[in-house]
Amino acid sequence: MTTRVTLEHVAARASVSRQTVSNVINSPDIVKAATKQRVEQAIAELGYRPHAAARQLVTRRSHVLGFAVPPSGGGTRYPVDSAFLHALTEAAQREGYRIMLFTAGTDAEEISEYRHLLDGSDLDGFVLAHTHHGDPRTSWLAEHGVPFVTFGRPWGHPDVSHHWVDVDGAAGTRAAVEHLAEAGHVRIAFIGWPTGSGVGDDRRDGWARALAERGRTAGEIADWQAVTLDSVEAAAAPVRALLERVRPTALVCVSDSVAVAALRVTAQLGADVAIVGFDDAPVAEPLGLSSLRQPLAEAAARCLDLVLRPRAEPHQVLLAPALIVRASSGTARHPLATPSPTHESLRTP
Amino acid sequence: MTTRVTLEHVAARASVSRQTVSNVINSPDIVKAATKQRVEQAIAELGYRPHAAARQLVTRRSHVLGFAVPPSGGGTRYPVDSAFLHALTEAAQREGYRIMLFTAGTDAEEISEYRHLLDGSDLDGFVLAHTHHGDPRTSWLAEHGVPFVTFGRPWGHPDVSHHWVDVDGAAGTRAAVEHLAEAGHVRIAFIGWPTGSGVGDDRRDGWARALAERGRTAGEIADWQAVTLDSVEAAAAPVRALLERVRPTALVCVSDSVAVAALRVTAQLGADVAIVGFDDAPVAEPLGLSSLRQPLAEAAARCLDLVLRPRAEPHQVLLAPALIVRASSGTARHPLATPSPTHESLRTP
DNA sequence: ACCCGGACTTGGAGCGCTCAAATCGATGCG
DNA sequence: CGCATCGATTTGAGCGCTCCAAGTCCGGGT
Repeated sequence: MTTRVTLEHVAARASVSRQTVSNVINSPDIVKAATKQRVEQAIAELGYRPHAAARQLVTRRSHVLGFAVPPSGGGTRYPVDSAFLHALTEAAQREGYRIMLFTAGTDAEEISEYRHLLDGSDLDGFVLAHTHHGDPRTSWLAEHGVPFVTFGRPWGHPDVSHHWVDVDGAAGTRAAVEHLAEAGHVRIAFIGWPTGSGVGDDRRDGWARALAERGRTAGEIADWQAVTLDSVEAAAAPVRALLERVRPTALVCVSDSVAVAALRVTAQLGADVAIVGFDDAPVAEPLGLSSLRQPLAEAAARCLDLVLRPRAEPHQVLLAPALIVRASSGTARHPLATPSPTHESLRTP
Repeated sequence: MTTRVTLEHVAARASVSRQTVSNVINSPDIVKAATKQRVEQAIAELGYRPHAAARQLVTRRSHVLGFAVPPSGGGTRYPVDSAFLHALTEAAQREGYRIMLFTAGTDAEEISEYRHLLDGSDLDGFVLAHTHHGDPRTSWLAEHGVPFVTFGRPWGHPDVSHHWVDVDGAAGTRAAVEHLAEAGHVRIAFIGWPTGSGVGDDRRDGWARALAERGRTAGEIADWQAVTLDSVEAAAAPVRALLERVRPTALVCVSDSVAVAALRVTAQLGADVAIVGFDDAPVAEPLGLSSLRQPLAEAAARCLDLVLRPRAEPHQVLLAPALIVRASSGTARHPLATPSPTHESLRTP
């Protein structure tokens, strides 16, 4: 076990004091250029690397951010989360930060973990992924002056003000409608989730407003939609009913699960209906399903920026998803009966 | 900003010395019961929590394990990885450890990150997820005496000996064959990846041996298979060719991507072929695809055990996947044309 | 020649904890 | 009764770093 290289060693080698070496690392601009270079050379020669714990002990900052992952039981939203987490890790690393993972079954447990992580490990902040109605976590963090940002809006609490980053669902469905309208579609229906979920309502609104702008009456808009739970099985019947009742030529779906159901039903009926899903789940590509892809890398970078750079005022960032056009809304319909194209085209609304 | 509660505060409150409090926490059995209780009460009253960095500074252990996530570009294996990571986080937390994430584009970069994390943050060990031929990471870690375990065998290096945990692909495909044979199938074909990938070869072997045990000749076994790259598009043609050449009544697929292609092709041809995939990707459930599910929670727990509890000899753990039977290999065939059943049956080989 | 101020550098103190060694009683035994 | 023994607890030192207050150096104004 070779002994650790410390500041002192570097200082001796460069014939300067401990503190000067520290300055070269932490505030390079206050050190004279010649000295700085000598120190840097010594650092390189000795392979010196500062010891995070020692620094943390005095500065109380760890350069680590916490991210809670849901317990392994749940979650159809895995794919989105995991891509976000990857992007977040990359963005953090680029800025000299790390992501530390933890889990909690309930909000209360999660808050208790915050305590531990804050007191025991001096975490510099948190990124929260699943905000929900009446979320006690954000208020706890705010009260305790802990920097944090949520990926997801504080639905139902427009007055709550903290940093958040989210993807603009309405802009996404609106882009879907525009894309379909360009292709000549008029009867563009929507399959959504039951009213009350922020994400679902937002996505519906985008579709509805886009239709209104195109001259559809309120009656038509109210008529051309249906709701379903978010699973392929549950969605089949509502989709079928909507198709028969409204006879749309195109369908915007609140999620890829619903879109997969729609794909299946239209294939069964032999109906020629264009379909667009949402989230660009891994299913979408192999099935040739057009879908709206969330810009997760950018979302992660913005989250990081908001949590690291303190701001007086709460900031909100809304990002537009990108429409990925595939066979399900292109010229070759019946995606289940034909191989999907090997290339995809990408549009940003 | 309220001042931090330290050992000293607790010590004063319990009228003992600093060190005694430390002993209560780290080696409770050497402290007299009465004293211990007094100290524990003081800890509770003050809400004391030890400061990890201070401890780390002297012990050189952080109670943190590193896990590398691939850069966000890649990865069809996301779903598996992410579920594993969740399970790993949970298992670690149960034992008082945390998982710290980092990324690296290349093996060399990853090794350089090991250096940083080891020198700067005293990580206690690493869990590696994507082992591959000639992997320089494992030898680097071994040479430097760093505890680690891989989730995945050191394919092609049977002599390499380190801790690893893996899922038994051969046992999985064998179980698939047994399941299909029970249902009366005899002509059970296999679609695999090109020879040379450890995982793919392993899965093929299980199928081949199970067929041999059932009296199939070497010639038949050689004949009843095809290879393809791992994507739904690429697999369509080979699947179709195999179906026409061999006319199997059942198909074991090396992955769910390939199985999805098979599902699509058989639906097009109207062929009645039972299909089993591998990995139980999110696609499988909505499509009613039977598949082999990896026991990721157990894999994570075993990885943790191996990396935390030092052992003289390298240990290897091989876990059997569970066969999830759905419509694609059940009585109701044509899964793309019918809703999948709402329940699934589970078998462990 | 002198002093002054800004740029740069230095040493001491201490973050909260654990390790090693020392201390303190209480006990056992010749 | 004295001394070694042992368990329980305390004390001193120091982990590697940054903060802070106190230097040192140098050039320019008078």
